[in-house]
Amino acid sequence: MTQVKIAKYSVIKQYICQKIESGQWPEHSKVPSENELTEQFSVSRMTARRALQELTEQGLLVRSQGSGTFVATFKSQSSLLEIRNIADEIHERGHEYHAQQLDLKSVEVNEEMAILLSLKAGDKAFFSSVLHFENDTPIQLEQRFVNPKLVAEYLQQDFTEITPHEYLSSEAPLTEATHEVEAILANVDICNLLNITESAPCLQVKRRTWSRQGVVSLAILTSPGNKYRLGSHLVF
Amino acid sequence: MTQVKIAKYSVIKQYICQKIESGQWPEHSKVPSENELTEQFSVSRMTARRALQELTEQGLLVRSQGSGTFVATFKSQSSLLEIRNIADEIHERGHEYHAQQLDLKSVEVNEEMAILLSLKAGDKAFFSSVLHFENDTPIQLEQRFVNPKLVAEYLQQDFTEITPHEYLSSEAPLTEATHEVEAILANVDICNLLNITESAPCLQVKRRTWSRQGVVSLAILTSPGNKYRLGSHLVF
DNA sequence: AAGTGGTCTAGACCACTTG
DNA sequence: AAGTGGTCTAGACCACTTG
Repeated sequence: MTQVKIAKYSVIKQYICQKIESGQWPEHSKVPSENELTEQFSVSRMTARRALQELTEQGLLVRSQGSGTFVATFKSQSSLLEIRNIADEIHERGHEYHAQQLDLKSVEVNEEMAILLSLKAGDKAFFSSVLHFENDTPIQLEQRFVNPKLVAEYLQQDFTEITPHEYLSSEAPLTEATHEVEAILANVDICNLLNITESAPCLQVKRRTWSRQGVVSLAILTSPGNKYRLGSHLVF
Repeated sequence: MTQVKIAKYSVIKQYICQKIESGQWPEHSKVPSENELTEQFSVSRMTARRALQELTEQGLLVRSQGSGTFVATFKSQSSLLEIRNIADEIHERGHEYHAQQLDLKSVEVNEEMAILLSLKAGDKAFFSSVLHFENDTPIQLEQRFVNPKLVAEYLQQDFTEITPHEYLSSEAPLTEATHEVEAILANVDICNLLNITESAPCLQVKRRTWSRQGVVSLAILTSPGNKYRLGSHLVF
């Protein structure tokens, strides 16, 4: 049996993630200092520091010279610059992911949708509706129209096992995407799904994706404004 | 005159950035190894390593154990989500632009703001509040905290004549920025300024900007959700 | 075999915040 | 004054890729 070597800083990161995830270390609570971790895990300060530093970069912790390191306020964040698999993002935050498949069918596209998907009005497209959960909290409703010419077996998938993004990436690799980001009030049905009141603002991303062969899908991603945000880091 | 201490790893980062930017080190070219930088800059390997590591996280470099560190391929990443001058955007839509300057003063920064601007709590920072109009409709409230060490004459400007972004671009050219995008409900004062009801969702962008010398400003941009959206076009 | 990056140690000095 | 995080050193052993 092969023994996989786990880096020490990684063990410490997992320890801290687990404490935060389980709620033992709530938001704003102080986490052990570099010196305390050094002693507790019998590592050098540089190693303890690396664990704290990486979690800070990931947004789980906030550090302040002289006063200490604290658990950050929890808000899910995803990037505007790359298209990530939401399940991966959630796992990276040290949280549980699961999905609920609300719908998966063939629909006739209206004129607008036809244009967006490069189809003719009245053509069939595939449609999926999936609700993504972070630790049992609904975090994003994904409604997606898919070009059936490029992804013929879309309806045969189980999107509680694999995310639509993951599946599409394997079938029709992403070459291009556009985003439109808006703040909206969602309708009653969506609010109920997301477990928010009707007056709660939502962040809505409309994303069109292309692969070499053409338009693959149009996704409408709706998230509660108080639980989700988008981020980007640009270097010029 | 106070001498600002520049960290050694930061000097090395700037050196590498400059080489890439100027085209002396093109895409895929090999950059100096940790050991070479160690010698060249008379630092320990850990310090040279930190410079390479951070640039790798920023996506400028790619590392491969055993073979070396290389200049990454630029996806259109910098041009994807570029930072535009709102006055230009509005003019390009064929509309009239004007601005109202609501506030322009020096403020004491609290702890959070101090961290974000690389200042000490209690230090002074400059603050501006400007309301941007598109054809007499308020389209964005810009509240901005500015590092006074880098932009000494900020308070002497007239932001109905030049946007803060335009002015800062000329004084401290942009090298880096981060964004956080959220859907929020704004407070009464902001709703009144934006001429919307209190239940109207707003798109809020928090943008931190850097120039070579460090953090330049933190801008909080709030726009009515029904009148403003963000877009991006990614090519992979 | 020589060079690369990945991890790690046991120290050090510093600036900063807190009691 | 004691504790915190920020930077830095001069070593070490390792896994990996290359000539």
